[in-house]
Amino acid sequence: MATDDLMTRALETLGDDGPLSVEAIHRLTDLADVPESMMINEVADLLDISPHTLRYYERAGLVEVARDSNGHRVYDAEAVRRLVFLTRMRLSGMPMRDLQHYISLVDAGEQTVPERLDMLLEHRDTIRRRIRELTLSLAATEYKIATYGGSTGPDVQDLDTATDRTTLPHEPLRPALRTR
Amino acid sequence: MATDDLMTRALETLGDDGPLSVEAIHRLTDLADVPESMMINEVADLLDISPHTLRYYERAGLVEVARDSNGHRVYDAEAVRRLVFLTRMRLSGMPMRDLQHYISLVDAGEQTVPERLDMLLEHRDTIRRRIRELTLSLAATEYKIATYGGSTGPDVQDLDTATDRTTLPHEPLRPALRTR
DNA sequence: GTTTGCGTTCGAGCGCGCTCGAAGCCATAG
DNA sequence: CTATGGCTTCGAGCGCGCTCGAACGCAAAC
Repeated sequence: MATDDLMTRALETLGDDGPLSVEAIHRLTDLADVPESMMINEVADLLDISPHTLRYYERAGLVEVARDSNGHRVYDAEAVRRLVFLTRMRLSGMPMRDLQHYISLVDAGEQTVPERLDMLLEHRDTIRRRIRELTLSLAATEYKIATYGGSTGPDVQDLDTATDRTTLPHEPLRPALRTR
Repeated sequence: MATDDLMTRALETLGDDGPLSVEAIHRLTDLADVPESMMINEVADLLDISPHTLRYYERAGLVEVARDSNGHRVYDAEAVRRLVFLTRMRLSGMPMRDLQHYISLVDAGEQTVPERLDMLLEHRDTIRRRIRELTLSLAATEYKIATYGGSTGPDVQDLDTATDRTTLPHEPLRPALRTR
């Protein structure tokens, strides 16, 4: 099953840290057990977004949702799968307008696949760029934590302002652990 | 020199890809050559933000900037270093209000160091979480690109909507290269 | 039959982080 | 002596992505 491969890769990539990855992998992999149809609150719980946002996405033209006899929304499996995709793209920073364009391509048929692929490739590069930025910021932040936590010197100002050059000379060397 | 260590770590972490990391490392390491004083456009160029934004940060209380005889802003080395820090924190997603709080702590003196440290630790965790999210989204996007680009099957719907289940059965297997 | 509760539509409002425009000052260039 | 250009202050506006409130409908519980 393909999702197994993906989950494996994701787990390898991420390590075993934290509840968020578990939750996210859940969302990545649990597409198999999407029910026939769901009501708005179930979908909201599944995707961890508000019913308001789901209605907003529908208004924005990202997904069509049927109604039951009471006028209540009934999300079929296709709609849910699309929303999983949309939610993931939103989470990774793709703007609403791009999503709208992408969906319009999807609805336009197979001949738009090349353009969709282009969008995905571009988005992939955007994510990579963002990860690199964040990795850099993480390194800088960890460095600053390390200097704050223990052996500091004149180098501290390299990563901070001058007035922030706190040396804490009498505190014991406190390495940067404390995962919160 | 401590920045050398940092640069080394950053380079190791990131690999050699792309102009952005070079540019960013430049900003990480080039704190040594900060001039005595700079005018607003020089600082804006250095940090790759607009003069508007620099004035905005000053209005927000994040940094104090002196004026010359013409009333023009003169950024001393300390202000520039602080702005480097602030810009990096903004880039990694720290909200303005947190930055304002952090700066108020800095200005309050050394006894606020523990709280500053707490903020940094929390921010570090936020960055890590975000990186994990993005890594997951990246894997999903790459998987989708792979299925779009070549051998597809019923599994495609695992990562997409049902109407988007484009199989392209007659196209040659086109692996996901094209780095754009 | 009324109340409770959860859904509906629609448009307005909000929080964030800029971004811009107007009006004015000053200095150097032509 | 103008004119040009770049800075200043101030407040207003904007783009994004929600988020909310008002007014209403239906249905099961009491």
